[in-house]
Amino acid sequence: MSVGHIGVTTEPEPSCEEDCGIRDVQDRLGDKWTVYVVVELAGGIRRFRELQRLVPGISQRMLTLTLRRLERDGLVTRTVHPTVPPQVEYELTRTGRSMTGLIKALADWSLAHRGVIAEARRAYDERQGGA
Amino acid sequence: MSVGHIGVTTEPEPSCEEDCGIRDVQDRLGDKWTVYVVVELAGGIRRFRELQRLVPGISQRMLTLTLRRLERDGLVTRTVHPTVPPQVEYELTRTGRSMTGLIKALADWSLAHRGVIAEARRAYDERQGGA
DNA sequence: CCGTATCCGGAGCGATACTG
DNA sequence: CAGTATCGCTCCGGATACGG
Repeated sequence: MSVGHIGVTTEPEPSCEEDCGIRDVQDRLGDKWTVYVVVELAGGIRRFRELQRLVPGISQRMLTLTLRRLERDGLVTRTVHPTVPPQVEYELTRTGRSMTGLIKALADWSLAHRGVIAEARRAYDERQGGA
Repeated sequence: MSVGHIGVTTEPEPSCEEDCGIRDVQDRLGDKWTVYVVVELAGGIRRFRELQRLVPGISQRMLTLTLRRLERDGLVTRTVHPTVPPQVEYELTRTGRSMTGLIKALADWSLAHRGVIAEARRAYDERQGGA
C-alpha cells in the first residue's frame, strides 16, 4: 500500500449512541500534526515544502500522511503541476475551511483554561510525588 | 507508580507559535474514551460502575485511566465515601463543565459533515483500490 | 521538489487476574 | 464496588534511505 498505510483500520465499533461519527473527526483532531497543518492551510494555498517549513518539527513522512488523510476526508485538495521540478499545492476545501472554526474554538478554549489546567496538574502531581 | 502510568511523558516540544497549549486539550480529546466519559458526566454526578455501564465498550482499566487524567487536569472531582462496599463519585468541575461546550461543538460539526466526509472517503478509496 | 519504502522504539489499549 | 498489576499486541510516529 502507499505511505506505510493511511490508517484505514477496519473498526468493528458497533456501539455509538447519541454521539456517533464523532470518532472520525476525533481521529483527525487527535493525531499529532493535523491541527497545525490545517491552521497553516487556513492562510491560503500552500506548497509541500512551504508547509514543512511552517510546521516546525514535522517530518516529510508525517506531513505526507497528514495531508493524505485530510485529502481522503475531503478536507484538502491536492493539485499537481506537472512542471520540473514538480510542484504540488494544497488547499482547504469548503468543508476544510469550516473545520477551522472548530479548531479556533479548540484553541480559544485551550488558551482560556491552560493556566487552570497547568495549576491543577502541578497540584495533582505534587500530591502524588510528594506523599 | 499507579495504574501503569498516567501518561506523564516529559515532552521537550520547544516549538509552539500562535497555538501552544493546545496540545494539552488535544491529548484529552484525542484519546479514545474521554469524550464519551465527559458526555456522561455532563448529566450529573456518576459512580464508577455507573459510568462503566453508560459507556459501552470501556474496560475497567481505561475508565480508571481516563478518569485519573481528567482529575489531574482539574476537569473532574473524585469523591470517596468510606462506606462498605466503597462508593466513589465523579463530577465535572466548573472547568470540566465548560469543556462540554467544546465537545458539543465537536459533535455538532461531526454530525453536520459526516455525510460529506463518508462520501469523500468512499470516493478516495475507490480511486485508490479500483485503479 | 515531492514524495515512497523500510526499520524500529514506544505509547495506547484490551484482557486477565488479583486486592481492600 | 472500585480499583491495581501485568502481559501482549497494535499502531503511531521518528529516522533514514531511495525514486520520479
